[in-house]
Amino acid sequence: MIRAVKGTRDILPPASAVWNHVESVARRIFRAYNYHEIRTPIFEETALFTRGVGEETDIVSKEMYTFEDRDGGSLTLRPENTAPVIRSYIEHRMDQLPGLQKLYYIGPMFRRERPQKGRYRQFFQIGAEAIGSESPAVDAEAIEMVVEILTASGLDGFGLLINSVGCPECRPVFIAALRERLKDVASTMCRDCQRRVETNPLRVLDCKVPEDQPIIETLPSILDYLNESCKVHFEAVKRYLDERNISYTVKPRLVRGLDYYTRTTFEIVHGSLGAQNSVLGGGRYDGLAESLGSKVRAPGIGFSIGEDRLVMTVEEKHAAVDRLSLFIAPIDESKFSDCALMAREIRRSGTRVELAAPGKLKKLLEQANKAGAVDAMLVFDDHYELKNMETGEQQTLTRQELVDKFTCKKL
RNA sequence: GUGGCUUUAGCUCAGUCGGCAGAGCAUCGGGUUGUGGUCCCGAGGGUCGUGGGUUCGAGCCCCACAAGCCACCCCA
Repeated sequence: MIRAVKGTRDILPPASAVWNHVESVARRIFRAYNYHEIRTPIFEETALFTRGVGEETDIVSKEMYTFEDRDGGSLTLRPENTAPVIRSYIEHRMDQLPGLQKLYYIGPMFRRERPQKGRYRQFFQIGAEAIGSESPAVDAEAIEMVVEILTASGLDGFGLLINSVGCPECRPVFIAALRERLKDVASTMCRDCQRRVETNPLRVLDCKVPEDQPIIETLPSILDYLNESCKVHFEAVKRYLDERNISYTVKPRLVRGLDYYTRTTFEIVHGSLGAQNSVLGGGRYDGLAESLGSKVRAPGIGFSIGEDRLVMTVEEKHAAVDRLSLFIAPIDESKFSDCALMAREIRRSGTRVELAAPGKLKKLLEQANKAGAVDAMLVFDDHYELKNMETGEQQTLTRQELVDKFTCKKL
């Protein structure tokens, strides 16, 4: 038996309807905020990610699906989509287009991690990037938009966390100060933290080991090390959010796993998700284009929603709303072609219709019942009857009456 | 990459002391003329995760592996 490979899964009905719901809500809101869809390839040159996401990150160093192409080149299934979007922006000289480029995408990403709740090797992201401005106003709008998307999808009880991670000018100063301080206390911390001091000192701030928390409290905060322009920028983002009545928590210890982030970073968490409680992550990446070798700057801010996790939390609320409206039951074989014509006419108006093969009345009603039909049209050799499957009520109608009844429904 | 738990019909799960593979639900068929859901009868569906080992005999005991779930790690 061949099965879906580890960490991948089939999305079957009725769950697929929830996915469609979430995606159509997102598209509607993207449109309202004047974002346009971009579709980039599923695989890219490996160098795009090693240079964009960062050689030392977990994603690049141990989670990528990288393979050799037949001509010897190295290709990688995209583990995230910000670097590809920026690649596309540069390649197509979108900096020459007027104004901000506001782009969104929906699609699968690939990371070879050990699967668990809310974590898959092929997972889906709904994301957006606003490229071409450093203005904190763009940050605020992006954050507002994502809150709108999550709320409209049916998510409630989530928390918005924000932070600023500074820029290439002030962050190294902070990291140096952090390292300095950690030299003294690291020996008293957990094994992972001792390792992080070398590999990625910022991650120490994110450690969840209870015994380490008192020490972490005493470590320096990035917010005290922001230079003047980063500080002004962060203050503006917070003020704009306040003015829009968007509540958030400043979490100075919020760090991100991708190297390209600068200044604003944010995350949305939800309690029902288990250990993988983050439903969205995002931030600003003013230097990403240059690190990909671009001569033109492309400062931007973006986010991506973990669609699998979002669907998981809203799944119960959206059960089977789109029922089968009409089940057409040809009881007399000679009326089948007439049934087919009626079915097509009604279907053209957008009504959900099932046309059964000719059969015995009892069998057909059983099928209609199992299909969850609202109404069943019984087609006899000389007349038509419409049966309400809930109440059992039945009335004789003409052909025209039936067609009218079901075609005006969804015009 | 590390750890814990789990794996028997499509689904949920029983299976005693090692002795013929089971139930409920679901599916399909029947209960005679044109009426579904409830009810009654019947049928199909299994390499007991895979591969070894112990034994006269293994779903059950032992070993290895795989997959699933959860947690670490990390992230969305």
